[in-house]
Amino acid sequence: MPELPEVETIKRGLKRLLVGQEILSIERNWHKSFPIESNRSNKFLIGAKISDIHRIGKMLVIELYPAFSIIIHLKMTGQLVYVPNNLSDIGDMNRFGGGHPTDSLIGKLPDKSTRVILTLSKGILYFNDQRKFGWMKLYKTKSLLNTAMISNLGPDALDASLTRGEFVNRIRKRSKSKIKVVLLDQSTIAGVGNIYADESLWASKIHPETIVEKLSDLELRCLQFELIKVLNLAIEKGGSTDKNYVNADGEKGSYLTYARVFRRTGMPCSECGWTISKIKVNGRGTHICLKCQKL
DNA sequence: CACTTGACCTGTCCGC
DNA sequence: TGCGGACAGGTCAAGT
Repeated sequence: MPELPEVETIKRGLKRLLVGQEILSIERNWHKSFPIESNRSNKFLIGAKISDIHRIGKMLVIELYPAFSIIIHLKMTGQLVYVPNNLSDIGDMNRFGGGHPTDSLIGKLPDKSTRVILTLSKGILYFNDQRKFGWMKLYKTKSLLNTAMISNLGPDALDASLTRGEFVNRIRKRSKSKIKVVLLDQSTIAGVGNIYADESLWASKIHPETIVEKLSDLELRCLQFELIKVLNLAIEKGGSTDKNYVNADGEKGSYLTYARVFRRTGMPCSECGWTISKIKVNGRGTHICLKCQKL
């Protein structure tokens, strides 16, 4: 479930909280969550200093000094929650406005979904992942950008250098596919997942099953405009919490309060009043207004 | 070659 | 109340 806005929110939190700290120890409760070929890898982690945090598509990169980086994919249910040794270090719990600090995971960790525990100099970073699809991996920072998982990604959906023309060209390379499938394809555009695909398609009045070649350039430009708008609003609201997502402080995001179709099946469309439907598009749950979004 | 489906997992919800 | 099955969604490998 963490898509671009959720991962971006986590990245901002982790950057504020973790940079400058040293890794003191690591504990793995589920080997696949942080696979390590040989225990030699531990020696590259222990004593390393966190120098920076990045987001690449839906992935997070924790850059270590001197030479390595931890790359993390949260998939659907992954969480990265930091608990400082001194709770007063955490600052204003209400900084996202819509968050629910009373539901915070702080004080309840580790729990049975905790897969990896990184003990740092000033606190503990928990990697929780109910469904075990997420992972952390260790790479040499120098070779990271050459790995297939990163070099195969398309430009980030919020990359300012992704012009309208370039967006349209990349989408058109998949001319025979359904537009929603293309939006979800990370090698075309990186960062979009199910929630923001549905939201941006509703906003641009495009049916998710429309074949790309049936769409005009104007419609695709409109789609990019609405996608950027939706992603920025979601970042402003601290992301979407459906079930599992929390930010680095353990707080929920409030975007779903503003969602127009996602998880609104049976409720009226805010544009025309028609009832929101739920269909399947290539196996993915898809929310649409059949009156606003016609094939 | 382009596209679709199944596997990876666990927890929750629904109907019988 | 218990049980089986569908569902949730990101990505890759395998299948069409």
